[in-house]
Amino acid sequence: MPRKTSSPLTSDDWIKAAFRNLAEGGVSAIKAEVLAKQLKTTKGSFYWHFKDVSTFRHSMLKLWETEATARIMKTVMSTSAEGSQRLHILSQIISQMNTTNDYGGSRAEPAIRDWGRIDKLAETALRRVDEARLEFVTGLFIDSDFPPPEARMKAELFYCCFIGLQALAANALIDVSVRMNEMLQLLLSNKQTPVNL
Amino acid sequence: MPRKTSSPLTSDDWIKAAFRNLAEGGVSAIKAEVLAKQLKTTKGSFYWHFKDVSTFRHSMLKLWETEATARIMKTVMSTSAEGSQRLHILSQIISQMNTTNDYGGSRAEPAIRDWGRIDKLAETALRRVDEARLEFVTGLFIDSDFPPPEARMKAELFYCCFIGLQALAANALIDVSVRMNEMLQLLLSNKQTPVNL
DNA sequence: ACCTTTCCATACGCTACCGTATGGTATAAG
DNA sequence: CTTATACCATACGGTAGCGTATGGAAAGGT
Repeated sequence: MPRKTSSPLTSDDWIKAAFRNLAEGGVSAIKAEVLAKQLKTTKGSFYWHFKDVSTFRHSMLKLWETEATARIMKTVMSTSAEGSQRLHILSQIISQMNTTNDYGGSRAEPAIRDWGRIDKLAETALRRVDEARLEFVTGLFIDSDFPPPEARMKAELFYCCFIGLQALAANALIDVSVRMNEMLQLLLSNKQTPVNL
Repeated sequence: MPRKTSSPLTSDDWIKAAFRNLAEGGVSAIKAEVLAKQLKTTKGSFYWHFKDVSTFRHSMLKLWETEATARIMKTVMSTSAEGSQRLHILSQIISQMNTTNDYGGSRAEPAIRDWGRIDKLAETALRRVDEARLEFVTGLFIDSDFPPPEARMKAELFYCCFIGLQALAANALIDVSVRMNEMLQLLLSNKQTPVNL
């Protein structure tokens, strides 16, 4: 029967489409036949690119893991900011990465977090991402002249607050960027060794 | 065919069982036939008690909404604590309500939060619960001698932190009660009008 | 021109779950 | 003892999604 006249699909096309579904319907909305219909093809294509739905989902996880850890860090580190300025930049970036961008954007992350509660591999992927981010943020607080243990604590509070804001953002009860800044001010306000400011 | 010799099931039995499934598998794990098997009965019983799965889930929501708002508040207010002491008590309570208790315990709440992203009624229920809690916590901060706008801000940060900790708790990366206390100290440390302490 | 590889379409059987229909049994009320 | 009501079992038809099998069509190498 007639071959598609347009260009052939790549594995990435499937995965991108799947992230949209993940963001909107959770992990259970990732289905081969549904995706096929969205991409105007059939599941014959899906099962050629991927062994089955389960491994497909796990390849999504793998891709998200590298994206979720690497990108923001590089963006922050590529700026010329130093010390606590980097924290403010980070705060800006993460509160503005709403809805847009491929691989789901910020709406996909709560879905993945939820996914982690019912899937072993998603859980470990999440744990790695969380730990990587926590270490990164801890480093930023250390650069802001906090001793390591206190920096780690502040990083955890900063990150928890971010997760919470992310979860509450959908309800629009709260202005994410404003609260994120206030949280940062709070965390930076009681330095043990005040240097400048 | 043989009628059950044990006592007949109530609607509440179904709902309690369903909350366990919700906590462990998300909203998509709430299924009539699965629940029937767990309760050692058949879906004939389910469809006698409830019109369909959708309304069943919504009755779960309704029950959770009253539970989630009322209980903790009453527990806190029933103590003889005053002022900022109540915040410490609240902090203790919410960080210890892990896994146990009916209607899902703390593991159900993230699941419901996720549910809110794909279901309209769950979303509004969540919004009401969040707003009620925020107002409650705001009141506690006001009682701790913060002016209302600042109290509201601190309440939001406190609550976001709680949500974030709740989400990260499964990974056991973080000690919830310890961090919750530190967050509270941070929020109480910079009073504009220091009274005692 | 033929063959191979890449990519997709279609058809098939299977399972899980839905909701309905219909009837059966226990228990209480009379 | 009868009758009604509350509660449950079973069977049925329907849909959605899974994974497989098999057969093309398109495009490039030789």
